[in-house]
Amino acid sequence: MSILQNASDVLKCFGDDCPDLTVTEVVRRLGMPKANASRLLKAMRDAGMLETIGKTHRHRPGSFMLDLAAAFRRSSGLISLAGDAVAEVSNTFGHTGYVSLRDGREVTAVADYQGTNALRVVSNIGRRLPAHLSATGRSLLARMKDEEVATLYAGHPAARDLPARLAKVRQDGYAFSSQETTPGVDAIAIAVADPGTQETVSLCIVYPHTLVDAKGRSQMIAALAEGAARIADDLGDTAFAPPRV
Amino acid sequence: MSILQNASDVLKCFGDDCPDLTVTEVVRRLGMPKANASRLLKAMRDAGMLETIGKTHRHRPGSFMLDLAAAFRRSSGLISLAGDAVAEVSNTFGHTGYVSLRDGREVTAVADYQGTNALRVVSNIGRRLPAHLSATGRSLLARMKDEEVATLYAGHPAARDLPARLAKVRQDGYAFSSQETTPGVDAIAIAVADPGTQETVSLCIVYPHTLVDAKGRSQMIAALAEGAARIADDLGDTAFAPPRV
DNA sequence: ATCAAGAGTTGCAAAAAACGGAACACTAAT
DNA sequence: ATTAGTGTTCCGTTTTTTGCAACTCTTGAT
Repeated sequence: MSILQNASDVLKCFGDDCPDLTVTEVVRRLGMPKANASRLLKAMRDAGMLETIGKTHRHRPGSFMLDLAAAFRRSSGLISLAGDAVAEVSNTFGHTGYVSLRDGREVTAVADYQGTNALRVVSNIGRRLPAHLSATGRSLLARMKDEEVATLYAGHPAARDLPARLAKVRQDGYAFSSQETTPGVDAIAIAVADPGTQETVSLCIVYPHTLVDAKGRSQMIAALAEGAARIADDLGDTAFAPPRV
Repeated sequence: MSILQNASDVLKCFGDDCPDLTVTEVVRRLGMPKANASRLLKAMRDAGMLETIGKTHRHRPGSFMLDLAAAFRRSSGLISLAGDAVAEVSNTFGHTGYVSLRDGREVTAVADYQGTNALRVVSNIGRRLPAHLSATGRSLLARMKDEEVATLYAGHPAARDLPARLAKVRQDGYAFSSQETTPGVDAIAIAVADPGTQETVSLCIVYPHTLVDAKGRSQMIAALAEGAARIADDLGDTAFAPPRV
């Protein structure tokens, strides 16, 4: 087992709600010998991948890791385009918007745009959500073939309902969730792909359920769809299907 | 030389305006044998630290690296508080705001808040700036002892002017720059520290030069100072000195 | 003051890597 | 067909990494 894999595993610990790590925490989470964990963290510190918080034994990602997220966004033209489109919709309607991508059965936000309304959904970037339980996730799953989804969710309790839900997303041209992940919060999501790089991202708007009626929702779907359609057109995403009006 | 150090060096390449890397680019930048670079990138791919873009040979940071930036922010109470304060000022005045920290002679933004004005400075998160050439950087340097600054800038051309400039920042209680890094853009920055963790961050507002007169500037300084003072008070940052009114 | 428990660090020999060099594919352009 | 540019694979050698156990340091209870 390469030390890179171990270092990677340590970094991944930060992914799930874990703001900092100690030697023993690493031992518990990854089940490696204590001596090993100690030396691993030291090596990662020396390399700048980790830094200690103050003078304690708690570790967090090194500060240069901050730049990586930015580099990731820059590396993908699709993400930039999607970000611009979402920002526009977010500013028009005052609600918070996201750009997300799927990683296995989870989705992560790669960019967020805070709404301007007094009552708005506070963005929670970096939080991973189950793909099948969010509008964003379903919009992305709906872009996969049914067989691929079946393989991905083999043995998963959600495997039964999923095909029908995704079929609806494909038919509507957008994914919708009402108070599903968070009480009082609705979400609209539309996915676009870049045939050149095989990437797929989801454009998503989240808003307080009580603040938007059916008409407002249609307007936002239309605005989001327009942005997505422009991107699909630019990149040649022929599989993109705009919502029916 | 540990492979972690090499991996770290590869990741750091993404820091400076480099959105993706190939084997030969790594060879050129880090001067390592080609065979080595090839195996290093492969190992990093296997560990998930890198991923290829589409089916090309270009590499970018692995998608889970996105979570690290979020974890970093979560790990620091100071950054969260500073973010809230900057967001408030940003929303009030409509100008873009940042929270930044210093790393050697450079500063990086860890969080950004897009302004809402039609004419606003577009945030450029992840871009590293020379500390001595930005308001943000000088606000942070001003919190260091003069000897520390002298050590940090030993042999640097800026070492001569810096003490005087920092003295002014300390006296004013805020740092200011007018069209320094970017033509047409002014910036106001105030630094706060957490005595518990020894961290120091800078709260910064950037705005189009032509849009704000002396009065508006005073208002923003006051608003930023109020947010900073609240944080300093909460955390017991006794060295914090609010601007004179 | 003493002891015990928990956390973190350090020798040691065995095992598993990473290393540099050179040869080998593959592609694109001349 | 040739050349230049890129990326991968195969050697033996050198260097890390690993797991174990012993060791330090702090904390808190007796």
